[in-house]
Amino acid sequence: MEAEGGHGYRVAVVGDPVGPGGRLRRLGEDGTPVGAERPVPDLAAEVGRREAADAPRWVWASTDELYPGLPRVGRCHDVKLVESLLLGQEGRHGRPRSLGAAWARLHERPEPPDTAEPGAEDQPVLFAADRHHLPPDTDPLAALIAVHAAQLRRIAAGEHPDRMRLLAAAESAGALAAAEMGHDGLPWSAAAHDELLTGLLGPRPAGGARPAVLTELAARIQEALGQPVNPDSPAQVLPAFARLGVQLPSTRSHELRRIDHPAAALLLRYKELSRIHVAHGWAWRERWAPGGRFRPEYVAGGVVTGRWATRGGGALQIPRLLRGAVVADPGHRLVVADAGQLEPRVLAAMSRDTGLTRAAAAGDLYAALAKDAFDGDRGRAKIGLLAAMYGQTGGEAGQPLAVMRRSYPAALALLEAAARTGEAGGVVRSQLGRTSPAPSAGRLFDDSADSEDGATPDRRAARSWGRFTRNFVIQASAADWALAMLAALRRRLAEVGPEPRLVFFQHDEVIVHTPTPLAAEVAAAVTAAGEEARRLVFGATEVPFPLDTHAVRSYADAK
DNA sequence: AGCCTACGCGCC
DNA sequence: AAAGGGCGCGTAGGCT
Repeated sequence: MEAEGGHGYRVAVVGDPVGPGGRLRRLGEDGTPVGAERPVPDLAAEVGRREAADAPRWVWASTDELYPGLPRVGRCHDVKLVESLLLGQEGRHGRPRSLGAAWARLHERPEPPDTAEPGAEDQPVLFAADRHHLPPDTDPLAALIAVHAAQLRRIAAGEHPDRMRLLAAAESAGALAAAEMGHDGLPWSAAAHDELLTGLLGPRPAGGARPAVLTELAARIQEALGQPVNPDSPAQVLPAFARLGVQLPSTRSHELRRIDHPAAALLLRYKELSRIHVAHGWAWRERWAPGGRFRPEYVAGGVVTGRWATRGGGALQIPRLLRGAVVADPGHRLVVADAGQLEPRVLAAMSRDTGLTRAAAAGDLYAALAKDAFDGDRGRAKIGLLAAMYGQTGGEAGQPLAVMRRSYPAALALLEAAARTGEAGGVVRSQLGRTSPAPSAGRLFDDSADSEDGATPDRRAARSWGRFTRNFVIQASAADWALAMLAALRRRLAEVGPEPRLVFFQHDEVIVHTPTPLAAEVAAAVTAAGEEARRLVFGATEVPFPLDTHAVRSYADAK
C-alpha cells in the first residue's frame, strides 16, 4: 500500500457512451494533462496493454461503473469516492453522486439532479448516454481531468495531506478489490450447505414449502402457550405470554433466555432455525450462490465510517452455523485471517494511552486489562472497554467504566472528547481523516434548555449523536487500518502470483482462496500487509495489530 | 399491490 | 435514574 503520488504516472480514462471504446489521456504528477488525448476502439485491450507495460494509476469517475469490463489493474483513483472524502474534509456534506455533481461544484454551477432519483434509469437514450450527469456541452474526459486535478490540490491543501493521500489510495484500492471479489465470488459448496441444512431442518421440502421441523415447533409453541399464535409475530407472542403471567419487554432472544417457561425454549429454537431457513436456506443458495460461488455485491464506502456494505445475499452476516459451506476448491486452501481486538487496539494507538498500549502489547488485551485494573476479571474488563467505546454508561457497565476512566485516562479522554463534539453538533475524524457526517437538522438541538431533568427529546438526541461520534472515531479508524491492510494485501498477492484471490472481506477479516502450495506464502503476505498497515496508519505506535491466520479447507475450521 | 415502519436477528 | 456503535434483510402489519 502506498499513498497516492510517488513513482509512476496517471492516466485519465472514460468509456464511450456506447460500445467497447474509450478515450485516455496521460497526466502529470499534479494531474495536468501531458500530451494529447487518445481515442481507442477497445478500451479493455488498451488498459491491459498499458497496465502490463507501465502499471500507471488509473483515474476514472467511478470504479463501479467502468472497472467490471476491464482487465485487472494495480492502482486507481476513484474520483467519486475521493470526492466524498474531500467533501467531508472541507465540511461540505453533500453526497458526491456523480462526476457531473463534482464538476458543477468545481465550477460553482447548479448541481444535476440525484442519480438515484426515481426515473433516472429510464431516461431517454439521448440523455442516458451521459451517465456522468454532465451538461451536454461538457466533455466527460475534460471534466474528469479537471475534477481530478482539483482533488489533488484539495488533498494537498488539507491539514494532513499525507494521511488523506493514503486514505484516497486505500479507498480506491478497496473499490478495485470489491469489484474483483464480487466477480470472483466466495467458494460455496452446495453439498456441504445441503448437509448442514438437512442436519438442522431435515430434508429439503418440495416446492419451497416450510420444513416440517418449523411447522412442528410452531405447533408445540402454540400448545405451550395455550392459544394459537404466529411465532413470527411479536404482537401475538407478547400478549400470549402475558396471559400466562409472564411479563416480557420484547420477544428478543436475550429476554426469552431469561424466563423459565417451556414456550421460551421452543421459541428460541424456532427463531434460530427459521432464520437459517429464510435467510440462508435452499432458496437463498439458488438466488445468491449458484454454481459453487456466492457472489454478493460489495459496496466500498457504503457505510459512513468507511466500512463496506453489501447488496444482496447478506454477505456480511454469514451465520457461524453455516460457515462449513465455505469450502476451498480441490487442491486449494482458504487462508482466513482476522484482526483480533482491532477496535481496542485502535483506541490504544490513537490515544497513545500508556496503560492501554502496554495491555495491547501483552497479547490478549482484555486479559492484560483484567490483570492491571480489574482484579483479574476479564469479563468485566471487556464490558468496561466496550462500554467506553460504545457510550454505554448504565447497568452493569457503570462500575467497570469508572475503573477504565481511572486506569486509562488518555483513552477515555479521547472518547469523551469525541462524544462532547458530537453532542455539540460538531464533526469528528478518523486517524486518516475520514469525517463523520454532520448531524441532520432533526438532530441539531439546544441542549442548554431543560438540563435539570436531562431527558428532553433534544437532549436524548444529543446524547445519541454523541455516542455515534464517540464510536465513529474508533470504527472509522479501524476501517482505515483494515482498508490499508486490504490494499497492501491485494498488492502483495499479485506478487505471489495470479492464482491466489481475495474472496471475502468483512470489517476486520479477510479470506484468500489459493492453490495449496502457495498457502504459506499467502499467510506471510497477510502478516506483512497487517504490519504495513499498522506503520502507514499509526506510525510509530507500539501497539501491535496481529492477524490470526489459518490455512483451512473450510471456513468453519478457522476458529 | 406496493410502500413504509417496527421489530428482530445475523454479522462486525 | 437511565442512557450501548455500525450495517442488511426478513416478516408483520398498517398505510395509500
